[in-house]
Amino acid sequence: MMPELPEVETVLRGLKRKIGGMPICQLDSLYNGTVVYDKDIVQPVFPAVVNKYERRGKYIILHLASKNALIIHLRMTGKLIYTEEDNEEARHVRALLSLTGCARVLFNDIRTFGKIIVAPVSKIQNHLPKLGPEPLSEGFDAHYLKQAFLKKSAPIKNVLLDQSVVAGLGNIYVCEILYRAKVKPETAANKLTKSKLESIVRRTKEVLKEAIANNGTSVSDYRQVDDKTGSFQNFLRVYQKEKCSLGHDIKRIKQAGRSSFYCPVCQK
DNA sequence: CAATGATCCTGTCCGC
DNA sequence: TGCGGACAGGATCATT
Repeated sequence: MMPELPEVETVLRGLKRKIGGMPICQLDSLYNGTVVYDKDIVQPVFPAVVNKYERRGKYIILHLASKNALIIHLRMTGKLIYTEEDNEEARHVRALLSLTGCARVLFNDIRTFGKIIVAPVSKIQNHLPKLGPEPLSEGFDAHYLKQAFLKKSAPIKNVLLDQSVVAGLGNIYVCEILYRAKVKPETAANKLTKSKLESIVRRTKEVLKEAIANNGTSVSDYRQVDDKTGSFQNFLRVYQKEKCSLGHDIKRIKQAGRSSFYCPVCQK
């Protein structure tokens, strides 16, 4: 399924390992709209080495030595695949980053929602939406959630998917977090007790760390930079499951247009 | 400001 | 076998 924080983090680490300090020589757009240029880009953009590899929420930000940055969002089906072969499957390649020799990074994206924005480093913020804290940072704690949820009467499931509340969570991990925290996804965010908030914080960090350690979750499209799947799908407890670990039937409901999986017995 | 719904897009799967 | 429709869903924009 779609890349969320652990998948984006895995891709970022893969890019860092494969590209490292190798110059990026060219960026080609093969699909109208995939590559977007800020009007103030610093010329020349390429060739340029990457001098900082950064992730913010689900965004990958490559800071180039040319004082520009590549802001990449994979959305649902985007993949960044490193290759040195000439005959890679090219059907859904929407953009191409050329490195040295035959080395390239293919931006493969079936549903074409992904984007690569080229903008001056000084204007990165103009191209990012309002993003909440990083869930793995110290600032993401029960105290933060308490105040962030004050006026949020929407279901906790929907609120945790809101990137301006916390950056990087998507449908799969929110389902898993709420299951581990034993919180029913329909509960109004501002009705949660302090102890439930603490549990959500602890489980969020736990699930994300485990998923990163397993190179992310490959339910369908997601792949690492070397085109291999992640392995956290083997550890999912409720997402697309029939039974929870205690043998209860998992219930599937629609919230904000997305499927929520939860255990009506374990999650209150 | 909060919340909801439509939109974008294509591959896959299901029912008839 | 084939076709239409539902579904997958992150982020953005419009609407209430």
